[in-house]
Amino acid sequence: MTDARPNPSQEKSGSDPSGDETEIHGSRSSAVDDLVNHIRALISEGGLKVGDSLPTEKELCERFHAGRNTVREAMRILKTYGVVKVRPKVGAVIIDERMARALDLFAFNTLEVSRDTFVDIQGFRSLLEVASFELLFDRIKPRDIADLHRINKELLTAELAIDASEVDFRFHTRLIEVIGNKAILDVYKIMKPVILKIMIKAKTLHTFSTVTYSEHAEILDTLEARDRTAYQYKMKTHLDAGFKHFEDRK
Amino acid sequence: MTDARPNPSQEKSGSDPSGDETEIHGSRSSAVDDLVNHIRALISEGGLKVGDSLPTEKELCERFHAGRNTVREAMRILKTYGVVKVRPKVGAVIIDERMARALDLFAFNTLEVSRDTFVDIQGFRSLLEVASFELLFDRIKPRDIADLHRINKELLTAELAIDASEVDFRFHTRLIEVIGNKAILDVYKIMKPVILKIMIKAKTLHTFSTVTYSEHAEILDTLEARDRTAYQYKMKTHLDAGFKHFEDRK
DNA sequence: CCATTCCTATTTGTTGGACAATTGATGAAT
DNA sequence: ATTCATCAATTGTCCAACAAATAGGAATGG
Repeated sequence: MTDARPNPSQEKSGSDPSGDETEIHGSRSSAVDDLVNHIRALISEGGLKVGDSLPTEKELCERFHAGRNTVREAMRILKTYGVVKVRPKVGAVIIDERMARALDLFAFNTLEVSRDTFVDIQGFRSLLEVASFELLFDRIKPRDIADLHRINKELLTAELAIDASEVDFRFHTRLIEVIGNKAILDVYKIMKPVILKIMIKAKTLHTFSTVTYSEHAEILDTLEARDRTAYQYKMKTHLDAGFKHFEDRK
Repeated sequence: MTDARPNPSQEKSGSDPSGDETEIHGSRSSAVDDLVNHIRALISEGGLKVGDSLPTEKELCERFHAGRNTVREAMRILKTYGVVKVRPKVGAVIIDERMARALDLFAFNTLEVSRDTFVDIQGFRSLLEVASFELLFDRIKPRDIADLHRINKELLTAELAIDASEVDFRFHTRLIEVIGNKAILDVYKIMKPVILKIMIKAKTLHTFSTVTYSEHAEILDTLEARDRTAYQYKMKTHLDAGFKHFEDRK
């Protein structure tokens, strides 16, 4: 509104100066980022669920005093996040494919995962799988251990290293599952592509069916025996072993 | 190529009909998606590494016969993926922030958090701040402790509960920073909105400047004294205390 | 009355152009 | 030589136009 535009050019919307949006990243507020926050607020405050539609581009332009390209860039972000799906004429409908999109990120082969990322991820794993031993021993049930044994056996029948790495990851995921914390599990799943790369880089098919298999078995033994100290040692060694190939190469 | 443009208006690039791009998602090829693939190819075939620069928008327009807005939407996707960082005048530089971006995806549903999520997040915090004590004691420096003291003192001068909660969060974030793991720090930052809600719900301004302040101070004492057992106890108690209001209300 | 086909209006997709904002680089003044 | 102002290049935002896709209604035929 207030269409009185002194300069017929384009009055920088300026968006409300009261724009104290949460500023998720460090980056200073841009019109597009503001718009993303506004639309997010629109979704959450409007109680919109998966399947519901968003206003059209034009309506968003008017409501937030933004140009259509700005709206489109904001929608492009939401599309990339897997939060909305846009089709011509029908508009933008809310979806939830964030997890799939998160995994896509690393299938994005353009970039080799940087060494720093490897180090950080492996450190994170160490924290989640070694330092969480208290929670683990509190909650683990015989059924969990049986599952883990079953998964571990699949390592012996895998025919490709990539399949074996999937099994390896499933083993560790199943272990994380025992903790019973969805946030932790989600974060672990997000790291999957990087973890798989670490595994593939460090192991051959033969390694999976021998070293990895027996290390897993030993870890399960420590769990069955309720030996916390041994568990921490075995798990830490197991993770570090898979990682040393990256430490070497300066 | 084939610059013979019959209609001077805007000949839809049409992109080469031989466009067997990889089609990352199911969606049919659009000009923007094609462009993303082209830029990806540019990066991988050009052997571009983190820190290298991409061509300017105008050059990309000319090279791929696309409009600038199309180029911008493609770059917006790459930015959202955390593959490039764009600054005015300097252009697009290749980065690798994919992990942070992948974790960002989950900041989207933190607006409407269920009780289960609260519990999970708090459990996650406990793991990150209590169970990580080994890493913490390995790496903490006097300078870190001094910073933490300084931040903690700000609790005494905060004039609103919301300000105090920001300081409180900053205290804990600074602690996580000591671990020196970017992935962990990113996860912690993502949980910020939820953690702030927990804090606000559990404490008043007065509580911040008394109980919280002194608990923080005691935690710092255990760090200075290198007393791991005491640290774990104090920190666990501190976190649990702030959270028990949520446990009660069924 | 119902089904099919066609048309139209609406909405998204793409392009080009204009101006503002930012910032690195250059040159002038002290 | 240093500092400051200016310049120029680049990104950020907006606008207007047209193309493409399509939902929904109108027209047509049975």
